[in-house]
Amino acid sequence: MTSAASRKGGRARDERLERDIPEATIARLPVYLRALTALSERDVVTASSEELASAAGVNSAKLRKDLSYLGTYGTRGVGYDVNYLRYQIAREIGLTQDWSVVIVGIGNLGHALANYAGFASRGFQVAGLVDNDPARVGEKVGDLTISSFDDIDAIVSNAAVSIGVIATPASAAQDVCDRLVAAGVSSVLNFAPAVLTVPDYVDVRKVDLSIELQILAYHEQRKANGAAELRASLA
Amino acid sequence: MTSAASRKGGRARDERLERDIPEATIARLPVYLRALTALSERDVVTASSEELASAAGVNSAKLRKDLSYLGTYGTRGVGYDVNYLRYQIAREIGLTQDWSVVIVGIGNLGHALANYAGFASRGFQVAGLVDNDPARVGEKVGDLTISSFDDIDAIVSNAAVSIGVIATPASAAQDVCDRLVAAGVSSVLNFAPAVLTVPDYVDVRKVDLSIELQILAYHEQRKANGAAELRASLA
DNA sequence: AAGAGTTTGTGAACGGGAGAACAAAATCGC
DNA sequence: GCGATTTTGTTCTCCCGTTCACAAACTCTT
Ligand SMILES: NC(=O)c1ccc[n+]([C@@H]2O[C@H](COP(=O)([O-])OP(=O)(O)OC[C@H]3O[C@@H](n4cnc5c(N)ncnc54)[C@H](O)[C@@H]3O)[C@@H](O)[C@H]2O)c1
Ligand SMILES: NC(=O)c1ccc[n+]([C@@H]2O[C@H](COP(=O)([O-])OP(=O)(O)OC[C@H]3O[C@@H](n4cnc5c(N)ncnc54)[C@H](O)[C@@H]3O)[C@@H](O)[C@H]2O)c1
Repeated sequence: MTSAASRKGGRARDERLERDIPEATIARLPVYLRALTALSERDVVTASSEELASAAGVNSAKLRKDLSYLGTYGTRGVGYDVNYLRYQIAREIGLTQDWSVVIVGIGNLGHALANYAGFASRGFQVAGLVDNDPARVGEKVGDLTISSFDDIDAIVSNAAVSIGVIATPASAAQDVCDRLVAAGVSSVLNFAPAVLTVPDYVDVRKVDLSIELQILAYHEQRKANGAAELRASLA
Repeated sequence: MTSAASRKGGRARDERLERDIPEATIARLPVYLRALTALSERDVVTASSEELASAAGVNSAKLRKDLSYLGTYGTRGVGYDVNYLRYQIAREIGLTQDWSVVIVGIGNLGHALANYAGFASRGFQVAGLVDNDPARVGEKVGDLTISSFDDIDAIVSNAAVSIGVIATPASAAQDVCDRLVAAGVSSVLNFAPAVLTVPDYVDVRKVDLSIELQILAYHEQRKANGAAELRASLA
């Protein structure tokens, strides 16, 4: 009873759709993609798992195992064809199509995000900027104009937005999230320091500067304590 | 042979310094801290692991196990004293002292970070803003003035900066990182989409918007495929 | 054509973290 | 004072992810 044999439906499908790619692997694929793009720009044609792994900052065994979930795209004794692998990873992640995003909360951070060129270059189109401050509505940011929060349903359905970015204060985050979900968004990237509750089918990822700093602080403290202990033991 | 008995040195130390707190736990402590602060502001005196866990968005068993690494700060049948636990977590993370940070690269993102109030409120002091663009040096951002990149050594040593934030383009990130480390920084928070190489004693954490979006895109694609398959099987 | 040299793909061992479950410890009611 | 109730702290089991190690598969040289 292999997983291929027990596939539901019985519809013939020899494509590699028997996917159960581990979440940890998914999170690394974009890193590999970036490394491949850099190699491609330097006109490198093939790369070994060792070279790729070093460019991506991971162990080569891990990289090979990660890639093996996608298929057997390498050639033993040779390595991986840079452009071919790049295309396969992009396709797997879903970057062969464009994705529309809407940014909610155009304050300090929202402005930076709206001006960020790295969005479009990776296939993410900013389809709308939304803020509930009447003083902000109408303001131009780059090519876009800030819309009222009430326009969110129209923006989401017109542009087929599936990803919402929340850059409002934490106190507004859950409300904004609910409205986004009601409008049809099914993925949320949250910059506000708040825990969001969403229906099962909605994915949420958070970016939390404050948590990152606190983790660094913890390790700094440990290093400092270790150094202090060392000094004490030498005294 | 308990871990307490085998502690190195033999120096009596009944404080709970037998720490080997799992990294996954460390990453959640700031979330608990935030939940506790919110409860404290609502004058809640005690909270059960169930209540805390729900506020933090985790499983209560996981929360209890996490807290047990710090010590036995709860009371069976009652719960946790909010303020007491808050202090203990803050102490464990190292937030009872202030930390100085320097931000390098004051462009779109750097400006947002420099203006961010959430820094100081959690005990992180921005000790300096640095940019290598001569046109930017001297510009005021909030209370601070942008310094030249050459001043970095002075800033780091004068303010005892241990944490550096990199918000430059990816192409400059490794150079900037090297300079930060040379100046004495031992923790780095990197916003640039680049893999950084550092000595062992330096901690690096990265915040990568593009990766987060790509992970969301992958799941969006899967959801879309699943829906398509469902429609096909019904047809 | 065959042997030497490379490098992939994967089986297997290992380690760490998640969650269920429960005994221990505290409070409360009477 | 004691049983009922609540809730913690911890043990145990399971699962996921990492890493090692090596056979299989490919190229290159002679
Ligand atoms: N600025 C940073 O560098 C930074 C860093 C990390 C995290 N954050 C977090 O990102 C979020 C935004 O930070 P910021 O500095 O840009 O804050 P900000 O106050 O500058 O901007 C918030 C914006 O959200 C808008 N807003 C408020 N409620 C809204 C609602 N219900 N609907 C739509 N828009 C609404 C406000 O009008 C404002 O324009 C905060 O949660 C903050 O904690 C910011
Ligand atoms: N803007 C965003 O919302 C956003 C989001 C995610 C990631 N990022 C990443 O953050 C980084 C900064 O983005 P940005 O939009 O602020 O870019 P930016 O071009 O607006 O700012 C970069 C700044 O870094 C300075 N700089 C360049 N080289 C330097 C050096 N060697 N030393 C010191 N300063 C130097 C430049 O003078 C400029 O002021 C980029 O790597 C970008 O990919 C930005």
